[in-house]
Amino acid sequence: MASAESSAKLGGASRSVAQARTMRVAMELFAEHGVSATSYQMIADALGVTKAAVYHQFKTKNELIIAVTEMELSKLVDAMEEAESEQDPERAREVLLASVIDHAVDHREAAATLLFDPVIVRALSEHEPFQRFVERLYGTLIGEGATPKAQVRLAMLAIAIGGTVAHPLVAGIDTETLRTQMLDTARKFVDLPTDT
Amino acid sequence: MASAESSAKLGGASRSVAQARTMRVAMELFAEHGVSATSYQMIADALGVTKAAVYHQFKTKNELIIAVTEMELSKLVDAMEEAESEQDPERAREVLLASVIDHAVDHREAAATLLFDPVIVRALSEHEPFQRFVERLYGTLIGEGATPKAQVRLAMLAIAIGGTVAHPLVAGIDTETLRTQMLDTARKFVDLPTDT
DNA sequence: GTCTATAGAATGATAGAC
DNA sequence: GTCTATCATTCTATAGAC
Repeated sequence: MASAESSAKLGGASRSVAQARTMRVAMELFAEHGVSATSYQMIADALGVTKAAVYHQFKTKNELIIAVTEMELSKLVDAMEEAESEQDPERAREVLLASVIDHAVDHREAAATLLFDPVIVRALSEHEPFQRFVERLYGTLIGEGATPKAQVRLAMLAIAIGGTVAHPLVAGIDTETLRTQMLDTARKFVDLPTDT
Repeated sequence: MASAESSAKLGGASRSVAQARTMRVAMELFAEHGVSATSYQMIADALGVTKAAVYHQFKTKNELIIAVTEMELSKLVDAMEEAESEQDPERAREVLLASVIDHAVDHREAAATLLFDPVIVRALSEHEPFQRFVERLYGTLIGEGATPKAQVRLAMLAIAIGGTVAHPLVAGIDTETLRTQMLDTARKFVDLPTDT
């Protein structure tokens, strides 16, 4: 299975059904309240079990946070590898950009949490497999010239994709319109031709 | 004083010196750890006083959060009014955009917290004066045509400005370069001429 | 894998002295 | 404006039974 392989590459262990369900519910609560405002009790309540049952699946909160982050990042692993196999760097950027936007739009709630929650941001910068993955991702999107100008553009792009999908202004906009408009606007950032 | 007037327009009360110091310290901790991960104890420790002293200044945590948010938003009030007094809407967008980016770059830590922290986001959407202000701000930036396309663009712009300044990728980039590059890239969003 | 029960620390918040 | 002291509640985490 692709996602199992992907997980392995981020250092993730294989998960039981109960664990997977816990991770999904935890991610929803993280997105709504923020990571540190989400307690084991809240997760247990949402699952309909007791705190102790959740602790049986993830021994510490940090372990749970790593698992959830890894689950979300692994959704991009396949897209990354597909892009990296392209010969033309510009084509690689194009493929990856479209995938990243697809994922962001399809998981509107999760995207902003992954990018902005202080706890997740810390985990991302301290957990080595995550660091390497994010570097690969940015490397493909930014291409060769890592000038300050390109870096600022990439930062704006990453943030704009992840944050926009959760923004109140677009809450009423349907998925397809959002996807199309974001892709078009985002292409400007990476110097790809646009429709406008 | 301009900032006192501005505060008043957002519904803010006048603050004592001790209160102002508490708000500044609180904002720093909010930015580092997130709002809900920041306790009165942490704020008291950073100030070198006891919890009770902080409670004397702000009776509840919610009151403190509102005060801090109001303090940050009020920094944009003058810029908003200056922009609104412009005859030409395009010129108004131009002036406001430059001010917003200036403020974001000058308060790198605060910007992302204001836009993304779940607790602040909730406060922003539930506290009426904040709602009205944000609507005015977006209204000036978006101009007349509030089409889905324009809305997506505006959301991406708002997010990109607020989030970029705090992004790890630009941590090593000096303020002036960041300001210049962001402004240039951001102008594309609002259909203003760019240098590129 | 789930439960009850509990330990120990930290939380938001208050009362009253100085 | 700051302090000590305290309250009820919640938190992360563990032990042991089913």
